[in-house]
Amino acid sequence: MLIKESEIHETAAGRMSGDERRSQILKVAISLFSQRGFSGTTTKEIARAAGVSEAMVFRHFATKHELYHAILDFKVCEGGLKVPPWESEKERKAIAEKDDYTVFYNIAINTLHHHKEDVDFMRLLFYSALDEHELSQIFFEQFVSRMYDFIGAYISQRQADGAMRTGEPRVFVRAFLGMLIHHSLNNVLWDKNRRLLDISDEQAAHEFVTILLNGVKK
Amino acid sequence: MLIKESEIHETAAGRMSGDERRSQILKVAISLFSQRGFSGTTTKEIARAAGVSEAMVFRHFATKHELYHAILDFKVCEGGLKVPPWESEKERKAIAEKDDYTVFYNIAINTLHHHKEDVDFMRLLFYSALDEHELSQIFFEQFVSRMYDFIGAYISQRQADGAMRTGEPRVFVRAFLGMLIHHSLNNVLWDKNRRLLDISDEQAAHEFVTILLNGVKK
DNA sequence: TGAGAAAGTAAGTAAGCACTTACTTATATT
DNA sequence: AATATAAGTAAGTGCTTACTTACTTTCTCA
Repeated sequence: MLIKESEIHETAAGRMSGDERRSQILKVAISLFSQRGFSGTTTKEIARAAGVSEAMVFRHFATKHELYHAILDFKVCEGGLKVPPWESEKERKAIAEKDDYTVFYNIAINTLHHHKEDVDFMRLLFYSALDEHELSQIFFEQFVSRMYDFIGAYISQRQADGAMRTGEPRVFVRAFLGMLIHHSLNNVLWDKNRRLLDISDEQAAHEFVTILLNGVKK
Repeated sequence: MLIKESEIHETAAGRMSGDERRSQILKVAISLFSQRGFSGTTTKEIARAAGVSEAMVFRHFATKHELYHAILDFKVCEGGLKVPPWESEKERKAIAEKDDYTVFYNIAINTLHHHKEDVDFMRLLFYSALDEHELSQIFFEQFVSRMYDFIGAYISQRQADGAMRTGEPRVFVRAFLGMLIHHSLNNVLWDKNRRLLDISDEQAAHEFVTILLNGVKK
């Protein structure tokens, strides 16, 4: 009985608390914006998908733009709580041991898994980049830029150790992230049924890391 | 006098022949769709940018969708006339001589130049991929897919020669195109002022080819 | 238990959208 | 110079859009 109560609370189509409804509308909006883009999505569709009237959408978010903007806060907050790929226990250990393969493999598999888990967010990020919305800029500054700093610094260190050849570390970072992001982009946008290339994330991570490390070794 | 006549014919804002106006509207539409996407662009804006009334847009293209679709024919036709990167004289020679560096360098520089020259088309292609429009699919099948076949075949050959290590050639192709396309995408979408990485196309091509070839050599 | 607060809606509004109609100009040809 | 044809427009059409208003239902707790 007690269990059922909470079940009803979560799943019922009926009345929700303000906060619940707000975040439900937000999630529905993320999904729709990621499928059709900002201008391709109507507030009517969002309301319908959330199972409420349009007026409820505008009670929680003053304008359509504000709703879009709220995604930023939601996602930045969500992302902020989770451990960045380079701060996991495993990764720290690999770095300390200068185990290049593991350092890069962890980043690769983490990145590919993340893309696979949150295809909606990836699509949203591309839409917002094309639309030149700040969501994209902020993600870039907060996340991508730091990724360059982190991986770049590690490569610098390994160059100083004489373990990697000389060359601008950021070029190597771009090459590496290029392989990873482009692979995910292919899977999400153009080659959904894997006609061109069908490999597991683990295989892909292994292959890309191998190319990178052989490509930059002394 | 005779010269001025043709000048007027080309540059005057006045009356044009049907064909001239049609292709002018098309070009204006490509530019606008690439900036704002399909649903973010209005037919009124297109007409305004072309310097005609909306009715003229609809005389040449029955619907907004038909106008968008016409871009496909225009671009496929335009692209079909130009020599594919792997059929140039230089490239044939490099292939015949099995000069791996030149083979891949030519592809790289060609790809990067192409992206830089036609940023509008690149943006359009990404918009259409997100919108799941056929423009993207057709480009993928006609161009990307053939790129995989061609580069993949060359890699196979070099593996048989014992000049490259074993491994699925298409994985290597993905890694290589990933570096190139992602680099262009960065320059076009996120890092327009080259804060993160500022290198010439020639440098980028050299670096990526070096990583790839060292990455896959025996 | 009843009053106040919060969740909810039906039915708007004005502006904007893709697209049309009915009409006016310009140009090329005889 | 007369005429046919094609280029052009002003002013719509009905529908959709983001957003509002005025109202009803449900929950909470003194």
